[in-house]
Amino acid sequence: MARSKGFDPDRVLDSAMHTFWKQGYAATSAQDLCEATGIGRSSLYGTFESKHGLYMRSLERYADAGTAGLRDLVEARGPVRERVRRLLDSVVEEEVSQPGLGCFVVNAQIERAPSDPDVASVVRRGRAEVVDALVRALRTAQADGEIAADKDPEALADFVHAQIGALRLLGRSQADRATMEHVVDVAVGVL
Amino acid sequence: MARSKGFDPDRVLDSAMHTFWKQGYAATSAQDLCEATGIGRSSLYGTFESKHGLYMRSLERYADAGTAGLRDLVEARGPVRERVRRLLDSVVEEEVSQPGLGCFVVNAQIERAPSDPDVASVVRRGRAEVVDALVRALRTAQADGEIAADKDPEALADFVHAQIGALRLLGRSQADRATMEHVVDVAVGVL
DNA sequence: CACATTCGGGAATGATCGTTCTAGAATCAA
DNA sequence: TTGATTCTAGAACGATCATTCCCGAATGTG
Repeated sequence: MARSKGFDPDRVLDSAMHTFWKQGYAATSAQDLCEATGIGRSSLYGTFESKHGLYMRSLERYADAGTAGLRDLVEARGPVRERVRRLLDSVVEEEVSQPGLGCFVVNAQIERAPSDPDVASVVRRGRAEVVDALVRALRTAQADGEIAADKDPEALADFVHAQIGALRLLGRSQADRATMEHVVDVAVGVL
Repeated sequence: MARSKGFDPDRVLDSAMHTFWKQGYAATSAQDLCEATGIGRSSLYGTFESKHGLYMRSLERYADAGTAGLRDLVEARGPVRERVRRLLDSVVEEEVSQPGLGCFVVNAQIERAPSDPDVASVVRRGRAEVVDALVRALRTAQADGEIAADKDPEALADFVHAQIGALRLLGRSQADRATMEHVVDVAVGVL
């Protein structure tokens, strides 16, 4: 009945995501997006409603995949202490392997959350999912006597989640791997 | 010999700083700066070389004052554990009293450090000053037997500094005070 | 093949960007 | 007051912004 698209929307979304991730929202122009994705303005605006729409789609895509990955690590088997270490190690590994990128959600949180309710909502949701998974894991571990009974699982969960943010921040400014490992080592020590 | 300026450059710098701090670099226009500072384009470009120049002056001013404040808290008298708590508490207090602002340096770190060597340099310098002060304080405390001998002062310093970043991140997205206090409580517990 | 429909490159839109220019008002020393 | 100098408001600059439009090319259906 009609012509089919000459590009894969998922690939386009991936390219756009990396561009927004690296440069931020305001510093990325429609021109940049066309060059990164390889499609024209018409296709871009025809498929995604606007620059902001494309940004939100990219951000949600990234956040969904990211939180799912973190939750999997939190909900894995084994001592919770080891799971948290693997969680934080995985963040360090990602930052080291992609220097200067940081985390798209953290970047969006800084740049746009205060002025963009849609972004703030994605950030809040992602945070809640990870923290909730951590709280559940820590509660279970506490019931099993694996961590001290006098500790507050919610406080620990907030703390561990905050470490992820701290590592993302360090990664964005290309801090040494040693610095990030220091943070992980000390943080894991509290459990 | 000539006319004198009709405005106070320091006040202008303060107004510009707050605008950049809140909105970021790319999202702040020369128009915004003129409105915030109350001076015209000519005066702005005549006094500061460019938008980027004004941004750097603002950032350096903020960073100098901020790191000096943090260093003072670290180098105060009393048990190092209490000093660190006051340090982190002061960050929480600032974030709560200025919701959604976060830290200008952290914001700049995310938005511009990867693509702006000048900004990266300011960020690096600020980090080094605070971490160095922490290392010195922790080493002294360790020599006095105040903290365990098997701990690594540099690791602890990196960790404490990372907590500041984490709190700034939480502040930028207007996290609950309770969340930030959780982070502080758990973090201080490791010393 | 022929038609209906969608796609997409690139020109065009008005707005806004950072920056410079212009012209006159204001301020100093003499 | 004079004259040299520096100030500043606002117009003007070319560039670029996000977005829309045009229209020929491409494609699936009958």
